[in-house]
Amino acid sequence: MSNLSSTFAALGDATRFAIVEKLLQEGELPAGELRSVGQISAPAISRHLKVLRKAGVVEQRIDAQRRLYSVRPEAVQAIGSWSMSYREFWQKSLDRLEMALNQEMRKK
Amino acid sequence: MSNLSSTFAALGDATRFAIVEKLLQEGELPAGELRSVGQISAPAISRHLKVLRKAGVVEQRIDAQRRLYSVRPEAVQAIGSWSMSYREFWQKSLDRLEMALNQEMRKK
DNA sequence: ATGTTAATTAACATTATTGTTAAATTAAAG
DNA sequence: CTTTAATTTAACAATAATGTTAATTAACAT
Repeated sequence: MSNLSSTFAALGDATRFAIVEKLLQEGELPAGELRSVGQISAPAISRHLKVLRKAGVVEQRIDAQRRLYSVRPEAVQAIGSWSMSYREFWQKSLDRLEMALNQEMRKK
Repeated sequence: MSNLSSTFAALGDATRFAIVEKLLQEGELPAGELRSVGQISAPAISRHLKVLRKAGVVEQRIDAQRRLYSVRPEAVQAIGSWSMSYREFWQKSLDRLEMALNQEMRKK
């Protein structure tokens, strides 16, 4: 599986996406803090973090008995780069769509 | 599940990601043409296309007995927008990383 | 009408994913 | 050295995802 597709797979679960959003907004957090993204057990969160880590979306830092997680900037950038590599396609398409809608407006 | 998370889930399967890449590169294609992304049966492709369509990643156009698929520009843009909304985070992080690496280089 | 082409839906088996509780690990604190 | 705290791993059940072949649908061509 392509590296990017694994990244998408990791973010394609609602709980994991919420974890990543929380980490992006609040920065590095211990595993325990992440339970607040939903009513979910600690082992479940732990495994979601493992999936995210394996996909290279988050990284772990150890501080005593806590495991601090943070988002790997490369992962978020890679997603942006992929989308941007097709920018010409979607920009043109959306521009055309907007023009067509404006035409409709003027008719009424 | 957030709309974006469903998009990621749709792209998180290697076959579906390959389908989307092919459609992005070659433009609108009939379902049959997409079998070439791997050795896979027609029904399997058909169901992957259904998942992609439900997630809003592709759209279908009917031409006689063929079903022509194409990527919805909004979907690719939405992914880019998400990444870009965190650009300050990853740009800064990566700049810091690069500087640290340059420092290391000079030491040697 | 009959056959051909393109694609989808149905039915089923297999494998993966997700969640839970209980047990184990790791490090700090008393 | 025993207890507490934070997290992970193990074991298991339930559900979802994926692929296959067979059957069905839809449109065209003869």
